[in-house]
Amino acid sequence: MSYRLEIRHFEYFLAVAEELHYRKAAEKLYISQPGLSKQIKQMEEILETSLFERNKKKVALTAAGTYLKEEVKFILNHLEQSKKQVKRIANGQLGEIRIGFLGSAMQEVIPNLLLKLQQQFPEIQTNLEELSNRAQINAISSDRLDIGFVRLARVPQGMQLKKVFRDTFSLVLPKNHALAERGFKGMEQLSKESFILFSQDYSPLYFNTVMSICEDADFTPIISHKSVHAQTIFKLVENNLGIAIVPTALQYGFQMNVKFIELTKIPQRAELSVIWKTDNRNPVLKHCIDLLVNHNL
Amino acid sequence: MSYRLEIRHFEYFLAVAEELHYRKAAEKLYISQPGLSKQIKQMEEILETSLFERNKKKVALTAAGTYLKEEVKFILNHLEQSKKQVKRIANGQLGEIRIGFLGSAMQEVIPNLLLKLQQQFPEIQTNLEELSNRAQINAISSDRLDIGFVRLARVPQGMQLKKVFRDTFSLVLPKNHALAERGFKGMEQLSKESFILFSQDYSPLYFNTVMSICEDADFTPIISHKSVHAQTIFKLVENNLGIAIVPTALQYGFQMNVKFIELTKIPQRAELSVIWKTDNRNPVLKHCIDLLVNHNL
DNA sequence: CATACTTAATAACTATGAGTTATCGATTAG
DNA sequence: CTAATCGATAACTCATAGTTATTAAGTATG
Repeated sequence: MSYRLEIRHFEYFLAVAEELHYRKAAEKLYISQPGLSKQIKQMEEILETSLFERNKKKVALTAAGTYLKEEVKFILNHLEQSKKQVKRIANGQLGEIRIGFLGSAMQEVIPNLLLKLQQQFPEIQTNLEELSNRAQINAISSDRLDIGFVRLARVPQGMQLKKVFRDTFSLVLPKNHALAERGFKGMEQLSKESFILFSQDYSPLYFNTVMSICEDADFTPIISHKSVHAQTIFKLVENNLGIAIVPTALQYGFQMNVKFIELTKIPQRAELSVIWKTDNRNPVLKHCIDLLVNHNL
Repeated sequence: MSYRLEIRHFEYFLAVAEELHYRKAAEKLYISQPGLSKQIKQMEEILETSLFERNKKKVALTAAGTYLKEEVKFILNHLEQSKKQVKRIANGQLGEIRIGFLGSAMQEVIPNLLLKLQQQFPEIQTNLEELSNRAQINAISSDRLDIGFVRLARVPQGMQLKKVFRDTFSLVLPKNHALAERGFKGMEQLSKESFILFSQDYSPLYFNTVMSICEDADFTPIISHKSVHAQTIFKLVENNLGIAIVPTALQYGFQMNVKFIELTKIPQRAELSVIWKTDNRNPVLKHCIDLLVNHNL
């Protein structure tokens, strides 16, 4: 007494319900007929309900049995689907990844990643959020993001960092600027300009790199404005409120009326890195890293 | 190896997924911690997927485990519902009953039955079909109906019959008939009338009863018309094409312009019976019979 | 930093019950 | 009638769920 209903019972029940013949059902299940009889009987006792009429050489479903047959088919099928899904999730073929990024990553790296992800794993969903370097670090270490695209030299313990994109810097000038057409020779010419830069808070590495660029040209830049949005920076430049130095990739993807001059001769590069928590086991994460690292996006 | 997934696994998994603590989960399940550990491990082997991360004193769900937790909750709940439904069907609280009836049963007995059924078992559905006595017998013996309302004296082997309603007969006269107002004294006055009756095929018992009523009055009726529809009979009477003798209950429920005279003095009665197949196990049937027999509809 | 107290996993064992073979009684077909 | 076939029952056995005892590893506590 007080047995528990098990999936075994359902499979046995379904076989009998389909064959309406104990011996045949038992054969199909590769068990003996008495064993099957016993299990069905036990099942009826557990449910306190007779599921088959077996009078006079005939096996037939009761009303309750007829209902249960459909339910069992549904449950067993659902179960099978769930098992498959579990494996697919474990393989990272199905799932979700939460991505943080700096606005400047949206020009090149992110669209490429999303495209490849979509092609190779159409059932992976992405959750994208534009955040500062610091906010990404925080979100990742507290498991609110799986992966981040940052401009940082290093990350805290327990996190990994891989460079994924190396870009030149470009000078951003108003269209009517004296140096805008062929006049530009070198950074030295800019010592008296006022600069519009991304905030130091938003991206210290960027800020420090720009400072080092100016330092190499032997001046300390006058900083008139700071912003966290490329769009804002371009607008300010457009309105003659200063000039900017930004990663070259930013010249695509914005509506603006400014002049870009790529600074190929200076050694500094804008490096975008992907970061993630070392112990993050989201199987989708692995695919993303693989795509980013191996496929040279 | 090659174990099978069982409901036990799901229940154990859910306990651990909720507690995130093996010992506590084991306590909740009233089993030992090592037993639980073993079963979860087995489950992971069956699914070929790790469901928990258990590094360093911490138990946490993997992505696959997180998904599975929701699925398991759904499945276990669905299972519980199904079990309850099965019992309710077996108890006849939920289900369907297919009812056949003579048109004349629709005046009294059927509406009463449906009303009580609806009140006591709101989840029982009924399937109603107006059929002749013979058609009901056939439908019931071939399991196309569960129950029938007939006017018959006996039924074939393997079927049961219970009288459920006893009605007087009434004379049906055209409004302008000589006997329509107070003129009627007894059946003897009708020996020269022509009669409109229900077909012998449709209801032999009715037919024979009417014949015996006339016989008691020492005449053999002249039959001008036969029909299977009360409506038709009334229309023919209304148009002076004859007179009729029908169960009194039929005077309600039809639009007609005829005179009913209840024949209380003759001994014959129109008896409506309910019939069903003895071995019909539809649990709803039992309720219907109970309602009809015990509650004196 | 040792000590006491967690935790989950492992090992060895037990005993429950799923599934076995053999058989029965009932029904049907020939 | 006999032979064949059905599901149920009885008695058995053996796989395995769950046990106790223990270990290893981690975490507080003083």
